Amino acid sequence: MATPSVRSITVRPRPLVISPGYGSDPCATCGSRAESVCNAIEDLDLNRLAAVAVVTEIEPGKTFIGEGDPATDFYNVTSGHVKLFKLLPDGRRQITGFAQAGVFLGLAGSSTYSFSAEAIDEVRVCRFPRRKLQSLMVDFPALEKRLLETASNELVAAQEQILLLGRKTARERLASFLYARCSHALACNHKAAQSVTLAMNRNDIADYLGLTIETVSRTFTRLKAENLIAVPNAATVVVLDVEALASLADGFSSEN
Amino acid sequence: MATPSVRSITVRPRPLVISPGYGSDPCATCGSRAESVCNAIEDLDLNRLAAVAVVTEIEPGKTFIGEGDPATDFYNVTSGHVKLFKLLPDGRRQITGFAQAGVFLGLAGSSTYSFSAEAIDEVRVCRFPRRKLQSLMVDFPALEKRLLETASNELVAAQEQILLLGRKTARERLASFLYARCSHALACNHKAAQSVTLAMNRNDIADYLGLTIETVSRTFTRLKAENLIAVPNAATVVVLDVEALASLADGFSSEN
DNA sequence: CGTTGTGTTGATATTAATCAACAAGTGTGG
DNA sequence: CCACACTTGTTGATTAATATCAACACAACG
Repeated sequence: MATPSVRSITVRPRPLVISPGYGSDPCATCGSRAESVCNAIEDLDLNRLAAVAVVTEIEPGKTFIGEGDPATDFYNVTSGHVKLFKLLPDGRRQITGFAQAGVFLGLAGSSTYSFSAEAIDEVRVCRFPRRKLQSLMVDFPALEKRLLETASNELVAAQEQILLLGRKTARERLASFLYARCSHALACNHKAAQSVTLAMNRNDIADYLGLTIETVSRTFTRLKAENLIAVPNAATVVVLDVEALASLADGFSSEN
Repeated sequence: MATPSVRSITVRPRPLVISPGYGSDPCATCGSRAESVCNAIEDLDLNRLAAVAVVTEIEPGKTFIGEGDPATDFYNVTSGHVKLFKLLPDGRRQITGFAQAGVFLGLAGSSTYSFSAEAIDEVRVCRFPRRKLQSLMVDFPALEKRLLETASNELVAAQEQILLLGRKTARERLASFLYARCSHALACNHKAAQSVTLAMNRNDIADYLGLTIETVSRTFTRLKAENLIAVPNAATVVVLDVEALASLADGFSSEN
């Protein structure tokens, strides 16, 4: 697995952004923050980080981390969208999460990656050799603090997803998914509150929500019919009733 | 929520065990380790930790962490079994994990707990005020390293559970559950390899695997009929065919 | 202008949930 | 020691939600 076929780019003398920003509270959904430049390392000599970091661009559809491969590097996504997934031998796929700018990948202690990572669109990452992680953290204690913080946040998000997959209906799952993106947009001021652009297709959404593509499609249709959302095109969702979507997402629906 | 009604015990001058042991590699299932005394803090002045830690005993069935409650403390389980769960407003419950000796609880950055924790049997925990966590980590840098390591491990386990809940059949889920306990027992030498004692009842297993109690019961019956396991009593499972159970757990089953 | 990829909708099958009854323990009190 | 209630687990009958199989619509693209 993981024929990276990424193209490495000459290390720029000063990678301006290692992760896109941690100046504010983390976004509940993706862990990313609105401000610029990671404050965990902003007061550090970035040239020293540049010595170990390689900025790499990955083209859409490329798997750059393969489950089971030796975990040689860890990554920080600096732009684009990544899907993280696990496969069963017969091809069943579960997307465990989507990563955007700011997310660290491949930090776990294991000697092999426990998941695969594939670029959805054009992705840029900062790549660090894992064997230098320990000394990096010694040099930059704030980095370790930041990693612990993000790992904790991801754990909370993972448990929320466990609740979703274990106990929510298809309708509640899609509502949760859309509401998360919508509140994300709200919190991060990325765009108008109620209009959400989806970087992933229906198949990815299905594999993220533990459903089939048909059920996702039908559920979209139903939410449209109920006037909770509008879908001007497959990649754009306009949330018409945030309140209703939120209460559905939280499992308040009387009828399913 | 969380009417703790725990009884606090006078702090012993030297809490011999803060967590039960990290001398070896962590158990893939529960993060606990076989040896004794946490090596993250074993070379530290334990009296200084005793100054902030309160050893507390919790009786079976008591909820000592309530989802949504102010996250004032973090905990380290020192003995007994704990179930961690989230609830939906209509009562649907998802158990996100079971915690045993060695597991840290309540570390996430949020100001409120994102889950509830209930003692299954007689549980003993070390309780620390969260506001002292930062200074604790300053004093004991090894603690922070340990927390990052355990958080990473838990994240890997959570993603494995996401795969289970999103894509595995009832049969595969129960096989995964049993195989994890069985390999846990094997790795930790807690007991004879193939005999597993379950601390939790069928209801807890169902809520952990995203199934109903009836489906869990039927699936047990089926695995028995197939001679993969024997169940001398509800709390004891003897794994008769570890190989078959493992390949079923990993999703290799041709028929479901 | 066909081809391909993506998404939608319909018909049917299947898994697991629900509803219901019962069995096996466990503890209580008479 | 034995009824009794109560909890926990098992099994059966049926239902419901979602998956599967299949057809088609539509847009992007050569």
